[in-house]
Amino acid sequence: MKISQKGLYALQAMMMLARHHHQGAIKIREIAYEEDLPEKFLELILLELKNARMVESVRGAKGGYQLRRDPSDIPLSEIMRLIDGPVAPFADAEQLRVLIDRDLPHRALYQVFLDVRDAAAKILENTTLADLISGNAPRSTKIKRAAKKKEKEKGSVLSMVVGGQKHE
Amino acid sequence: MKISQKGLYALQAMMMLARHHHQGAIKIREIAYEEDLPEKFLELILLELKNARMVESVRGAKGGYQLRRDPSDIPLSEIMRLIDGPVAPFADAEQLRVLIDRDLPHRALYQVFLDVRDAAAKILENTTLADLISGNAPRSTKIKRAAKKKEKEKGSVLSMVVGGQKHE
DNA sequence: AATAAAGTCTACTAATACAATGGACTTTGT
DNA sequence: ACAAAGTCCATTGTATTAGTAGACTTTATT
Repeated sequence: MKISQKGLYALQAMMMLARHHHQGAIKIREIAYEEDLPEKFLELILLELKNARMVESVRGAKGGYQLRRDPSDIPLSEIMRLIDGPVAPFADAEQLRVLIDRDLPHRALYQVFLDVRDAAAKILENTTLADLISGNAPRSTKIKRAAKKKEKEKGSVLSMVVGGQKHE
Repeated sequence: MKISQKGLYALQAMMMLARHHHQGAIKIREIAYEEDLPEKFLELILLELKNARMVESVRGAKGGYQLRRDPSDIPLSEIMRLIDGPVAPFADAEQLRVLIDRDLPHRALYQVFLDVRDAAAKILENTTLADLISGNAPRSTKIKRAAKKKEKEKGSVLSMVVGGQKHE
């Protein structure tokens, strides 16, 4: 029940490229070093991102990768969908087909999965690379900033409890 | 990026038991037949559910399984957490630890994952087996569970806001 | 033109998780 | 006693994931 390692790497790589947007082509090696990713594996990921036209490559010496679009035009959902398939946190349509042709309870369960998917998709579609690098929380998470100023670096981020914000 | 088959089976089995609540022990074979699940695999799942005290077994002839609690006290999150681990749709704490000790953008990405997790958890915590078998769509899930409890349970923040969510 | 740096592409492997199965054992109703 | 049913543990097959290897192509620089 987690994102693939590959998907996380892709996000990190894209975030790094966003930071260096308009600074020319960035070498795979530099990305790998700065984000601490396995270089050869990253290579495959960048190829996929290139085929999906999210980045472009410059070959030969002085080559490397760069974004094809502005970071503010690249939602996280797009990256994740590319690498890990449909943003269906708990189930994809295929797996759930056993539910939809049955009785009301099964349909209700199916609907729950759809709701979860929609809730997740909404967040990921509304958060772009630009949101991340600007350090601004995505729009839907404003409320937490109040809590952040109180929080010292020692406060366990892992146990951070999120208030009742609405993602719309 | 999907729920495990096992987790889905567990939900189906629990839903079936919820339907036959207070009808005595239900045989594994009957559950498997009615929900169309592999019988031996289901057996393992029920064992886990039993060890977690969500169901109880009756051994010997006339044996079987039954719920230990009312369906309205069993949120889907509890079943899913048991089978598939933390309800962290896209990443667990372990996997994301590489993000939290870095700069602001990495932390922002981390926060997005937390937001997604919380959004998913909110839905799953507030939907019970009783909701499913009553045919209520998740959209109409009321706060009945929070009201029913003694109200000072932890995680109350997560379980409070569910109504009024618009899913696209 | 030679060289070196860089991306491209295909194939392979190792590790892991998932789904399922088998079989011996225990408990209980009749 | 016997059969039906749950219990428990070991194992297996398969798919996916993560990562590696190496030959090839393209380009800048000299």
